Amino acid sequence: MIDPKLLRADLPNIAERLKLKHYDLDCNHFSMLDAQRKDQQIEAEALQQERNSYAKSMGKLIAQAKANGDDIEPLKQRGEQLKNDSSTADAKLAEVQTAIDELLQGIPNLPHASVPAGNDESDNIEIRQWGSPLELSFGAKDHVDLGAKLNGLDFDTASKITGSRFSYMRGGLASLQRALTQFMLNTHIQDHGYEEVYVPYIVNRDSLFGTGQLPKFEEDLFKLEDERGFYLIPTAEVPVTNIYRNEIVDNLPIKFVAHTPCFRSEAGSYGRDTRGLIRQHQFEKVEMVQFVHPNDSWDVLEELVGHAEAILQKLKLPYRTVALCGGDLGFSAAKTYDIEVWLPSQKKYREISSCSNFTDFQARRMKARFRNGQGKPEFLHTLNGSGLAVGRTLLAVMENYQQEDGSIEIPNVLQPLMNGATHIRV
RNA sequence: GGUGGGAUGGCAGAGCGGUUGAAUGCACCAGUCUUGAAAACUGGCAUAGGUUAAUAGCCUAUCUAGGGUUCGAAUCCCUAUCCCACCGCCA
Repeated sequence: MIDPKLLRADLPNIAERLKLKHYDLDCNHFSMLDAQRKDQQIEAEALQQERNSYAKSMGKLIAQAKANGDDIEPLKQRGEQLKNDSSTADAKLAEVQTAIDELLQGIPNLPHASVPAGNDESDNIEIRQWGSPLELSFGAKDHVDLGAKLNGLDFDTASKITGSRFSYMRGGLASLQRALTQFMLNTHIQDHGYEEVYVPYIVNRDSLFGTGQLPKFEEDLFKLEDERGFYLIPTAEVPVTNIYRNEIVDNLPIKFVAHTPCFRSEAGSYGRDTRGLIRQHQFEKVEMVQFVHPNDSWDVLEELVGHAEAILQKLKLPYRTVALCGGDLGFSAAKTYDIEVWLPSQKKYREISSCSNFTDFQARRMKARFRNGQGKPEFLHTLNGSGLAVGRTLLAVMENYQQEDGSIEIPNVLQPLMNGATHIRV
């Protein structure tokens, strides 16, 4: 959520900045609502005060009336009148406040000054490249063909078990995915200073609101048939970031890493990436989440991207890093870097990680705070990044390490985690 | 799934319809004393929102959350959540 005070103080400027994200803020509507709110609130609080002070004096008034032998009823009626007046004013205020809250909750985070303008991913700016795109002397197969030949990746069986956009792996490929997960976790824990956490894979509405998936993006989620309003997590970001919802923490930064499955309904992506592992309803991801002091979040974002890139470098997978343009930026993010890995079969870079600074946007929704120098609670900043999407990393390894005979060489750093095996063979 | 007991400020813990935003203790901050520290003493010490130039005053809300009863609720009623105990079931 954007700071409502900021919005009041600097409305035209904020509206201008939000245009970069293609969000059209109706300034007049907001101003009108806020003016209404102000009038209503002053009135409601004044009536409340009158009601309170009358109720407080009631004890004495009753004693006095009784001493004089007077009827107490008129005193009570006066109280009732005050109650009714203040209730009416409260109801009006609540109505205006709800309208404002709905408007406020629908406003995306402000993009950072460095975010480039643009409409979609084609306008993203390449920041750097690492490694050179793989050139094969033989025709590059894609991971689906490679996996089928290895008898290790089977989408037909998965669709029998469940449906489309699920996968079934066996043997070396299943182990390789597990080795990748383990490798990523170990690297982040040992080299990058993260603490591993284990979290629920089912979350409630409050958590999804906190990180910004709700109320606007419900169609992307799998909702459970359960009156408690539970959802499968679309990313570990949700449970991990919400660890500090409604908390005041005292030691920043806090760096967590978690491995979880992720569940996405992929509504609205019919026909996109239907082949293979790229876009699945269920996939594994290692996620880094940081809670930091507001002064540090921009430096930490650069560091976080570096942590994700380190995995690709150790795996010797060529990639490039891009800064998302305003139109491609997510709802809650102030700035996002995507890391895209080279896929020889597609001769394209494809997203494998997304690292974002959410500034205080999630923290305000979650009421996640720390004590500043004066000991006052202040909203902290949250960041997260995939480190990495495991399924996509698996397919990138398969394609970039494929041999002419269809076997897959196992990257050096993974071999110890694969019982020393060097190849996955037919 | 069943039964019973809980949830109060940073922590512990009173209060159980009427000047209670909330006793007391601990912790914390400032001061007095001291060469310094400790002890003792004095004072301070919640959060959010509004109003405001103001992190000054003033107002409102908040005793897990949401409803209700009442002129008045931390206190009474209902619901939810979580915790604890026991029974049943279970990886």
